[in-house]
Amino acid sequence: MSKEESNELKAQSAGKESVELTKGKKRKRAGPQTGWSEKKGAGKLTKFDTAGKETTSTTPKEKTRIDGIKSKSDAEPPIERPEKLNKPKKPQVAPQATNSKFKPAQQARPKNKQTEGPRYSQQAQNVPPHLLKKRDELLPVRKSLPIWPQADVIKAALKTNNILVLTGETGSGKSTQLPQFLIDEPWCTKCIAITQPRKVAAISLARRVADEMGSFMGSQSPAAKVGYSVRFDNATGPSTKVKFLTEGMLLQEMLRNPAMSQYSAVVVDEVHERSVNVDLILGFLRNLVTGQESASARQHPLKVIVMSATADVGSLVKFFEDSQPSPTTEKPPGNPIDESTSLKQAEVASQAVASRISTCFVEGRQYPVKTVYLPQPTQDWVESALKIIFQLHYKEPMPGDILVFLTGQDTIEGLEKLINDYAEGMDKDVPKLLALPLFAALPQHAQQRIFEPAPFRTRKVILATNIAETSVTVPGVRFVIDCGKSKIKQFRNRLGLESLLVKPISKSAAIQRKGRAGREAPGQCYRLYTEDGYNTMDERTIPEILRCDLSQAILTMKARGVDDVLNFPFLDRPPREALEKALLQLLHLQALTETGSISETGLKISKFPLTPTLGRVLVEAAKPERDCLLDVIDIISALSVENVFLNLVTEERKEEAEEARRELYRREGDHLTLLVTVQRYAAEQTDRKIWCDKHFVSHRAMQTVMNVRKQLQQQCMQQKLLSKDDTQSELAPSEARSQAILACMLRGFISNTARMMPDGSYKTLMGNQTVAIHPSSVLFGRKVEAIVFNEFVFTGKAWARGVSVVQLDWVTEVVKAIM
DNA sequence: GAGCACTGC
Repeated sequence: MSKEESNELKAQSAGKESVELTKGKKRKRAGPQTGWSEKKGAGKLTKFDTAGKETTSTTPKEKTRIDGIKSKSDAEPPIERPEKLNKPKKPQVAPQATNSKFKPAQQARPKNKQTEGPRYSQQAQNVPPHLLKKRDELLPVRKSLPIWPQADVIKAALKTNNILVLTGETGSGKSTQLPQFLIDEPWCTKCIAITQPRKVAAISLARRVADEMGSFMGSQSPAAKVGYSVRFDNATGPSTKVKFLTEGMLLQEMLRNPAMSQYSAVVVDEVHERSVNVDLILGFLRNLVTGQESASARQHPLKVIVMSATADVGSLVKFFEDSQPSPTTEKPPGNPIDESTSLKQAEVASQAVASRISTCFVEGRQYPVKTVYLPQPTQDWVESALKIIFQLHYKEPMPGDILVFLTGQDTIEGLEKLINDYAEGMDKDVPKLLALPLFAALPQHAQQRIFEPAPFRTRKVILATNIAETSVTVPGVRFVIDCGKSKIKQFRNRLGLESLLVKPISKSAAIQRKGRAGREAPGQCYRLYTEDGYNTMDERTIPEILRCDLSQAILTMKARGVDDVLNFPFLDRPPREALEKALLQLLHLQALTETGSISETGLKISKFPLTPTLGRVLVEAAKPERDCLLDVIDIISALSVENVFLNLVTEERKEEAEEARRELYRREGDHLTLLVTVQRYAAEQTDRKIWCDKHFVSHRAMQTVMNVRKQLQQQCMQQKLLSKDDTQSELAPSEARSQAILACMLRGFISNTARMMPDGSYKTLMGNQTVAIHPSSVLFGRKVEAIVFNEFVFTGKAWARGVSVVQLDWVTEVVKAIM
């Protein structure tokens, strides 16, 4: 085993997160061998550092070209911006800054400030020595990060401007260092929020920053300065100054506290991944900083830092700039706008003028990766991948694992089998090959295998979906094989149907995949397409907001007081048709009134971590005439996890499972079946794991179900839909109650209903689409009058999943009522 | 008698 390998292993076993998280890097850059990688979380940076030290000869000349802050206006660098344009300043020393650290430092900036230790060192009075020791050990690592020398420039920029767009390639250290740069700034009297697209990233970053600051984490101590907040896990305390949180969490907070008065700064990280949530957050923040929304009585204006790995700074800057007076056309005070507006608006305007935008670029660290294209395009990339795997295996010295990007479980399992077959015929003196599948549906313990060391003289071949593009970092990879395709979910407005299609990836995704080969050493990337093929790819992956059902996003906007959603500041504006479709759906759900404003019901729905349809079902179940809320919570909890029932492979096991689950199945359909399953699981007092094994139910899924259930019950109590006196029934529901439950489902899923045609097929009531009951349903093959279903998916054929029997006259009744 | 990329509240 090489030094690097053993370091990697040490890091893996020492780090608490065995899955290393990275940022998605979608970058517009077709240039020569560059890629991006970033170490995050405890263990990873250490590993990088160790590896770097021990392999300095092989490390490429540190690419530390760093562009400093660039002001939008060359003639007027941000640092020299006249103070008068800013909001009236509070005294330089913040109220709680009784500590000496605040005093002179902000005024006079010594030239070589970055060589000093962190200023918060004086604060560490009640901190145990081991934390301080760790902090001091980590300081040199921090100082070696490309972003470190930029600290003063960044601080100066944010002193003058309220918005900073920071593009940092991976490995620059931006996610960990930026909050530490800002924490002692005079304007930073409250907390700094840093958003992440994934939970694991939020948690591991928080751990890392706590270590670097010599602080406790979250709830460990009331003195903890660093914390995180993700669903089901809130680790923040009264002194938390740096808080990592998932995008969804920040969005929830934005609904509860629209002015964001608990924060001095919001850092939006990984913006290039462009989740729907990020798009909403950016829109809300833009409204907030430009004073279009209620201008709050803040001490200091909210600082917004947008961080991205992409090069398209331009669109981000333009996004924030558009609403602001441009620097060149700035009007002197007393201009017509100011005169005709109220005093408050004038204040807002002056704040807007001050909210100019700084930009900053920090280069990352990455080893070079050689790209090899196919000379001719191919249809059969499984075959091509197989050939290249064995070529590499014979030709390239060990160590060096191979990562193959494929589209899904089926192709992965197919290639896995082929590799194993061919590997059997290899010469005895050739090292062995170990094929390891990696996709999200794989059980956790099977996923863990990619982190385990390969046996002696064995090369790992990891066959992965795009889970390995951003969410999981596979150690030891020197070779990447990229099929150039991925499955993409697309929402079709006209049909209200989503489909999962195999499509070519974008250039930025291809670059991202390639970068996976250059994280630990120089690498190679084999693209199973031609160079022309690459050139015809889209530059960027289409943002999620342009290809998903918008009803939840729009309800969130309405709940935050955005009345005119058609004119919401979208980074990418969805087509009008998609917006209108979503508005109509919300109207059908009675989440909106006829005039388009949010209703009482809509407000309730928006507070639940559910789609509007499921939220509507929940609200319906709380009505006295329905009176089945606890049952419906159980069902919805089960619907919000992937698969409660294990997917069996062999015929034999399938039959075994059918038999074992028979006592759970209900003839009314999948919803009542799920209810019984949750009830039985919850009632199991001895060993739930054994119960799951016995019934071929996923224990992991059921644990999540129980978490969701608890959360929904709590939220229902907060919203007064449920009282403490309501008791959970442990008995399967009566006939009458079953009917009530299905009536509630129907209220939310009225557009997902179908009736049987004379030929035995099903057609939807709204849209007249043919659908078939999915084979995973307990109703598969049954012929009933009418059905209600949760999902309408197209995979070769239109399928209804999550299906229950309903009476046709109920359906027509509800349809009539809302149309 | 079919199949399901990936997040997240």
